[in-house]
Amino acid sequence: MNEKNQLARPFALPLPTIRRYPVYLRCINEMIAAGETHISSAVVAEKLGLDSVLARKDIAMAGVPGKPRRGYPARELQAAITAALGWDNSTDAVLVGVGSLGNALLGYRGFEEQSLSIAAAFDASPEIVGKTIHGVKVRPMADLPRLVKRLNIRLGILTVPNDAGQPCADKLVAAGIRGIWNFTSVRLSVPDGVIVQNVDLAQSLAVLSHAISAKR
Amino acid sequence: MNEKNQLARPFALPLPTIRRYPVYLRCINEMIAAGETHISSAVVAEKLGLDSVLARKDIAMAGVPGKPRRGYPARELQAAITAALGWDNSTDAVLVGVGSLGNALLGYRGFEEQSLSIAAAFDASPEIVGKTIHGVKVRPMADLPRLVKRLNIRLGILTVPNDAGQPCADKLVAAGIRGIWNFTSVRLSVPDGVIVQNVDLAQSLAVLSHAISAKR
DNA sequence: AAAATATCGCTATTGACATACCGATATAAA
DNA sequence: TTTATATCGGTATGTCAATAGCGATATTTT
Repeated sequence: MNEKNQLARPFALPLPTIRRYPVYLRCINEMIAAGETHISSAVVAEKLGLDSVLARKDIAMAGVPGKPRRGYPARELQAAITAALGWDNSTDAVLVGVGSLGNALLGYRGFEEQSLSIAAAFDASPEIVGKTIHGVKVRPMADLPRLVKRLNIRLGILTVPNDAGQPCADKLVAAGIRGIWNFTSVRLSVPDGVIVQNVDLAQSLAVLSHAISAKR
Repeated sequence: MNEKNQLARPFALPLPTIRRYPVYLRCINEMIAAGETHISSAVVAEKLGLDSVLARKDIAMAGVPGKPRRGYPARELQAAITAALGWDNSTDAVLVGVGSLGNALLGYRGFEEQSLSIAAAFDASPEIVGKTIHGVKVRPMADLPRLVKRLNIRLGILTVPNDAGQPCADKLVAAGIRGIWNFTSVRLSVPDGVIVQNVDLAQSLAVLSHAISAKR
């Protein structure tokens, strides 16, 4: 029908669309659980409080053809979005830095939904190394390169103090990591080909506290 | 998503600028600690790996006049950015949902830098209510309205399971909260005037896992 | 079978932010 | 004193995503 879409598919997904995909996916899962066989973009938009055109465009980018008056086939759409997110097969990750935040992430149920499992945890402190936190044994940093290579792990979760951020990132990169989920406040410098996704609580809080303090 | 409307009143600070302010602030603090009395936007940009023009524009928006060849007066700039973020006087917050994530946030040292202190914590589970976590006593949900009003608290931290997200948000709003730091995956619907800032781990992870799985 | 309607899919416009460019000015050097 | 230079401040351009509008099409209804 339309060869343009086919050709442009693999990397044509805008970043904001990818960010919204988990939200759509959750909604679609709920609708399937409720017995729906077809998903209308308008209904999804309504449920999520999004603009109907935006939802339609995002969903259309998944590549599944929809039918007017029926919507998109539910299962196929679910599979396509799951695949686009890379959540269709399990991803192993290592976690570096078992402080309060690292501890919480180790205990966080909910990553399974995204097919993410933390295969190993590392810490520099001898007091923590050797302990088992939420079923994961904490190993010394020296073991990191070997383990990452042996298990062919591509994702690293960085939950160390700020001053250890860059050095630990370097170690992860050297071990062959492809993506870093960065929970520190430092801006990491990594070589091309390594992807960093920042979760900076300070940045997020900044917007809130500015808005709250500005309006009074 | 539509917080632009709220902030358009006294200071028209762009949202991305506000998000970058904590990063600048950290850098400025370090430079002051190193003995600098004047801050050059070019130096800040260099240190942070940002575009020099971007840093200059962001810093200029703080409202402190700088001098050519010298830079911006360090202390004044520090004070201005701190004030713009609303971090100049202490903000009290309540935390709702003492699960693994809520637990971690209660124990997280580092909010003091942003003048945020968690004044009270609430949970629906009778098993948790009454316990003291990291020095904060966990109270029943029924106490929320009274306490929020009495302490005049404006910020709520939402770390409950997804299905409890909207109901708890409603309770916070009813109690008079002005801003919600939303760690759930649900998109909250709140009345105008209440600001929601989402920290959705699933969204963040989506970008990473998509990128990692796409390139191979 | 024909009309009505809901939904998809495409293109154009808008708007916000980042980037680039250029002039102004204060400090330092000659 | 004069010249050079680094830095600030404003204006203009480009880019990307959100929004709006319109035509196409399949399903339902009469």
